[in-house]
Amino acid sequence: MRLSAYFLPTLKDTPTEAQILSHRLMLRAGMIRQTSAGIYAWLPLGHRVLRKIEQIVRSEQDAAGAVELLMPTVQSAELWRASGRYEDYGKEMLRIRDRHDREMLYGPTAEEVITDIVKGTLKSYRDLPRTLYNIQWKFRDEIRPRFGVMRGREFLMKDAYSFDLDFAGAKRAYQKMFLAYLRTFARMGIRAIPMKADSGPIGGDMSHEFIILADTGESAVFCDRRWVEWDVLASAPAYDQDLEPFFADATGIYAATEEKHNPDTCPLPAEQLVTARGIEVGHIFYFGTKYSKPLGAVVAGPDGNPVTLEMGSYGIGVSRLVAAVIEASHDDAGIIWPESVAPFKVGLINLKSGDAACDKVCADLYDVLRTAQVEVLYDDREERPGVKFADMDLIGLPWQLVVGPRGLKAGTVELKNRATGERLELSQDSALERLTS
RNA sequence: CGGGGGGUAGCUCAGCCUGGUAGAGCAUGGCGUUUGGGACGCCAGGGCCGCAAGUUCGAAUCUUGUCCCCCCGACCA
Repeated sequence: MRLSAYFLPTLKDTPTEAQILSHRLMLRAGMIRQTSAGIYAWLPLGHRVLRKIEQIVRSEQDAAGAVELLMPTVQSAELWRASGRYEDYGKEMLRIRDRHDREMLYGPTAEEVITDIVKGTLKSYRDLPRTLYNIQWKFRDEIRPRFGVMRGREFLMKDAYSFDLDFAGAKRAYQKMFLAYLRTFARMGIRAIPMKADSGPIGGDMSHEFIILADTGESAVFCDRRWVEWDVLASAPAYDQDLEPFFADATGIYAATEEKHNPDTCPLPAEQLVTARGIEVGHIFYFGTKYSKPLGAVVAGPDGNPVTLEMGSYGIGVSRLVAAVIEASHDDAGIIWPESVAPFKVGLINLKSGDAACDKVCADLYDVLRTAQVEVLYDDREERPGVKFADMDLIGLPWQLVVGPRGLKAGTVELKNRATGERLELSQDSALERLTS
């Protein structure tokens, strides 16, 4: 993409409404624009990151055997009356009336809808187990939205729902998602720690929050130092293996949110305890027959008798993750994207647009990179070098390929690693080789 | 929802107390000088001072109402 033809409204000043770092950086990097309190438009750069994160979530859900579908944002109040949550959910639910004065709502979650879909379709124990998921916009009318997309009212969420015949099956489904979550977050370059959690208004009794450590996190968390050092992907089993030992190991390492942590009964010696702040990026629940029972979701069991489905639900805050990754990865100059979620892999900087030699070399590099399927943002604007460097650092692409008259005289281009700051003077070919290998 | 702060140019803000021709910096357009880490000079464009009513000869400024935004608290993927 040529920057001169892109839409990247970066800001030099920090808009006053933004308080936390990720919000400021997202606004300054031209990723989002607020349209109402807690509601945001995703500008091209932010949209690319959102899609990258969504795709990682999707591919790991698929790998774990979950099946994707897409449910509506607007739901009928009728279903929620049946589960008893229409009243329980209170003012956090955005209620709408259609032209016939029917009561509708903008879905804050989808347990009712999915259960209703499934109940006429999963008929026999032979149809189980099943885990279905969708990635869809949700709306919760928070009393006070804040922190940008970290705590918006409208947010993109992956929500999965498991259906099993019995507790043993439900537990296995739960463990699969537990593993899928650890893998998903690790693939985004962040470390999410599963912590025992309250089940909240959604209900249930087996529940973990996945929390990433960041200085600007919303709540205090406490965990065993081992969590910070553990390479999850190295020790993780495959999804079709027995997950019980891994699950037992992982849940055996201490980790607790502020509400669950008691300094007096904490089993860890002080030097082993990490005290930090955390951001919740995922939450998994087992809740048994809470929705299947009132909504009548039953299948025929092996003996022919009806069995009420055992369910769990599993959420990941996709849009929140964009901000969470930034909270976990930035410096004074701006964002530092992990390569897996970066909007582009390479920023190609032409230090002297209009200079024949610079233009030619940049055009060549740009073509080669694109042909090699490397995502590249080419800053071909007629701006001063300082502006280009500052913008590129701000938007945080993992690699900067800098082409200027000084280097070309010596036959080199400069390759800068955004994360480490390391700069290498290389020939065009060896720079390309590093970026395309 | 309780408590606090705020809406003036695209962005950051001054002006309001004490009513009298609407300002600065940055950004934008033009010209010139610059050109490896957010350049400099000159010129130009850009505003229903959130909206409505009131007080007044006269309102960005005072009064009332209303909408919106931000912060603190309870609530949360």
